[in-house]
Amino acid sequence: MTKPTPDPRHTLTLRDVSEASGVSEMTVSRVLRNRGDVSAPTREKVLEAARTLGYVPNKIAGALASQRVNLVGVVIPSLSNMVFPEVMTGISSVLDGTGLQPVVGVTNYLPDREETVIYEMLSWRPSGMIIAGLEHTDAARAMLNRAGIPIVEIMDIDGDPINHAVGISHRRAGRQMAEAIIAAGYRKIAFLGTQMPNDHRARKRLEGFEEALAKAGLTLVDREFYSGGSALLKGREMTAAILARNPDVDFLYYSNDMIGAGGLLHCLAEGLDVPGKIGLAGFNGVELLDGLPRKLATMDACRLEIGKRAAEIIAGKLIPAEKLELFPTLQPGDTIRG
Amino acid sequence: MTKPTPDPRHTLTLRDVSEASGVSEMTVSRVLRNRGDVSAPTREKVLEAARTLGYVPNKIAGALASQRVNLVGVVIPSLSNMVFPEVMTGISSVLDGTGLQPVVGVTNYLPDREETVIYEMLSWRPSGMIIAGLEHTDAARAMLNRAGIPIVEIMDIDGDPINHAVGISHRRAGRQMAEAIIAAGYRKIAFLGTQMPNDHRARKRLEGFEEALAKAGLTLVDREFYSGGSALLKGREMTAAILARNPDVDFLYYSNDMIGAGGLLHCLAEGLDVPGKIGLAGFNGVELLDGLPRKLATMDACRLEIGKRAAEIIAGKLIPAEKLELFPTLQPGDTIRG
DNA sequence: TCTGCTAGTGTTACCGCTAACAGCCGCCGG
DNA sequence: CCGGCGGCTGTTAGCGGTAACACTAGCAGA
Repeated sequence: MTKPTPDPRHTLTLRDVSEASGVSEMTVSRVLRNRGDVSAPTREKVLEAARTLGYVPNKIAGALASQRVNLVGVVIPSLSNMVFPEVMTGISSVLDGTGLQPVVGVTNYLPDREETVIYEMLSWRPSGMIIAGLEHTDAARAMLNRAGIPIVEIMDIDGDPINHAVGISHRRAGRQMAEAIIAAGYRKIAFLGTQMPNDHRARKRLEGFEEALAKAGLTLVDREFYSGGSALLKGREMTAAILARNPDVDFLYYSNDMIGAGGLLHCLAEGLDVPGKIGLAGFNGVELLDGLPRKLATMDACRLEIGKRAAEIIAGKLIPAEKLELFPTLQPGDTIRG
Repeated sequence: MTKPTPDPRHTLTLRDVSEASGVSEMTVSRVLRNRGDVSAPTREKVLEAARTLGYVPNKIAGALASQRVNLVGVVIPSLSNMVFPEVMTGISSVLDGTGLQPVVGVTNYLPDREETVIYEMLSWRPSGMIIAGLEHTDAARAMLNRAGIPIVEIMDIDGDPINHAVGISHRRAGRQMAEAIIAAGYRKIAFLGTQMPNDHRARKRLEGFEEALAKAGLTLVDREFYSGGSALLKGREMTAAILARNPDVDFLYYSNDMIGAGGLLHCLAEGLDVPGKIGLAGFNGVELLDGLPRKLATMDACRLEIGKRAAEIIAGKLIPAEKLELFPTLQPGDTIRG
């Protein structure tokens, strides 16, 4: 069967089911939606007819008529990140019981693309939108404002939400990590991260980090950025580069766990004394770390719970506060001396 | 701003733009869709009005009227797999130029859930569907058959497609890997994989693998399965378990790269002679492998190209053959002796 | 001058479904 | 015996757009 179905009949509509079962379209509609009173025998007849015909309702028409759409737009920067899939899991787990369905859009960290994705989604008149981050184009903010649906911005709460925000303070997260590092006695600290001007959360973490360093009279002794390629590999390479330039550096702070893991592998391969002579830390708390020879220090980003809470707000299960702050826990692992 | 927009006006429609710009709704529609002849001044007026009002078209109404929907349903088992995001990248890269938009649905490897997801998607009358795998419930197959749209089943071609299939032969992939392993002189071979009865592709690989072993008069000396948890960690644990049970095993074939990477880390930590005394191989060709201390042997699953070809078929850019087979390349890495 | 054509615009009739309301029937209490 | 009510079903009028066609003016060619 190579052709797109040599279908004899036209596409099925309520009318077809109605004729096949001998009742009005309205009654069929009621049966299929489980709404209103329909007698048991009629219900059976209709379901039988729908089943044998293989009728699939047309939600487009349904949505237009009822002015109700069971879709929730979810706008995220990337899928290859391991962090957003987990947010999605949280969202789905809550939405599953509600009849609402998530629809994902990916922006690749591009503001213009985000604007387009939001526009496209809004044009389907979803019941709500969940969007990563608080930074959007003016046009996007305007559209979201006008949409008249609940908007939940997730992951970050350092800024002004359009509607509601659920997330952690990345600035605070960076600060906390810096404080822990300083408390452990490290002094020559370097930063390794992504070259992404639009990854505002990574940026805010670094800002918070440097802020705390400054308060202790320290500054970063070096920094290194990358973009593209295997994060694990880049982590190794960047670490090698930093260590070559600064043999006396005693701590490496990575903007995410993946490059941190690469760095850790490099240090172990070089036989460096971790965490004695050199400490390392990442960010996110990804599951992958559990499998490494040594546990990288990290900070859990509350991804699952962020997804759940956001979905609960959309589903009306949560009293919506403007900002819902979650608090990540620092996991010292084996790469900060205790 | 905590309330879902205390909007003064009702939701905007074409009529609003039409009144604001002094032309008919039809002309506004033409301008906004860039269809038909509209004079430059009129076009300007309309665009200006739409922009200042902040009008977002209602695709639901548009789709109903035009009987055209620019959506392509993509049904995949999981997002946390690293393999499907790459397929998505391929799909998006092709669809981006066409006005078509992918909508993702996730099944978690559950056939019933897949059926539901397909039903939901079809009820939005998409222009095409891309679905991972060839195994579906009868009801799902029936619905897809009736839908009258192009259906592309991806990843796998060992079976009967509904419409079109784009993918690799996992059975052949398993066979090839076995042949390479045997050719390299390994004889005591064990398998480590996921406990997922519905991961048909992993199953087929194993079948092909054992088939080739049998042809050489060999059988698996041991096997180990897992489910859930950090794949990397599970890989370590399972590898430790197998090696404890069978100290003389000389090759470990993993059903995916992630557990393979865990196994590799374990072997290296134990100081085993890889690939001299023991060889390892995974499957997928994930980017992560580039960052490991040693390169795991693997087989690229052509994910990006599968996504592209599938999207091309949907977009009508590719003459649709029933089966489009792609051929993965074996990447021996450093874990099979050469 | 008239016809024919084209560019630009408006009119009409839906698309497939559902909200809202209008029947109809049988049964109850007064 | 009647009004009223609840259970069930049908009818009507859209939802907000677009296809298809109708119309108008302006201009070229006969």
